[in-house]
Amino acid sequence: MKQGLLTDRQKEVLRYRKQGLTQQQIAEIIHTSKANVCTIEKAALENIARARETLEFLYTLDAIHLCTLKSGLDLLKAPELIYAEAEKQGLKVKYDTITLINRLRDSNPERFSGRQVREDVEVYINNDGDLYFG
Amino acid sequence: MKQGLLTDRQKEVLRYRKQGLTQQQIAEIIHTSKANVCTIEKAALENIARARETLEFLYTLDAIHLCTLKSGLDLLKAPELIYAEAEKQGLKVKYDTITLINRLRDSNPERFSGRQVREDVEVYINNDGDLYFG
DNA sequence: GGAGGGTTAAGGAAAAGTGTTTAAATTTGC
DNA sequence: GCAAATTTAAACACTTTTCCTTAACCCTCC
Repeated sequence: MKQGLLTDRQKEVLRYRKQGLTQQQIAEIIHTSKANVCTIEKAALENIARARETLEFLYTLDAIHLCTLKSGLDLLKAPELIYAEAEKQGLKVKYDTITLINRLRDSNPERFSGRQVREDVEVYINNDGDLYFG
Repeated sequence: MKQGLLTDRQKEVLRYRKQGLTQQQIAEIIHTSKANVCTIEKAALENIARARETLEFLYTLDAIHLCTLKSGLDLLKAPELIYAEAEKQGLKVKYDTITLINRLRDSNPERFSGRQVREDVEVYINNDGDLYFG
């Protein structure tokens, strides 16, 4: 069974990067082009993001689907919608309005632009009132 | 870019599993063999484990290289070697001898056979005295 | 306008991962 | 011990990822 998601090459680049080396310097050390170092680093960061998303998904297994934030919705309208749906389910959302909006935006920044939802966002809630977005 | 590590098939199986269905029942629902459901579920769990390992690795970025356990080394000799190196760095290892050996073996079982190191193992330590192996 | 740092695109070869089947274990619950 | 549930292995087609090269493009700071 394979190890983590990151290849040796990707780990190597991340380590050098952490040490503050430039892509050019790393390219010289590992004998390749700086363009290659860039793509390897990019792939590494994508893999890390994927690992995070994967574990996020596990929470949705315990959670039930609460509602969908439809594309075009005003982000500021989301909390009351979510609170109302949670109420119906007899659940109390763990977050206040501000925190909720921040969590929402942080969950997947590219799905929002300004105050608008760009793509449908599924909202899940578990028994602890934790919210997850997918 | 792709989402998490889990394929739609894998998520599907995990969801049904969470609901308490057997592999046979799932096989019927998704029109395939139970053996296949097993394989898919196993792959899903492996992917989750890989996601965890991947994030674990990020800790090693804060860590420095402590030493290398050379192929052929007696596993029981590893702790004193590691303690000595940590001493040189002015760091205190967080684990006692037994725990250390267990962590070492658990980190990547296939790299050890019995008491012997089969492949070189790199040892990293962070400021908290946590050890990581790569 | 350069220089230095970073990114992107196109293309290719090798490696790894996925879903499947079939058939043979192995484990678990009465 | 039986039957159901689960796991494993081998093999195959298919898709995706990885690493690499080359060549270009975008910033920012002199």
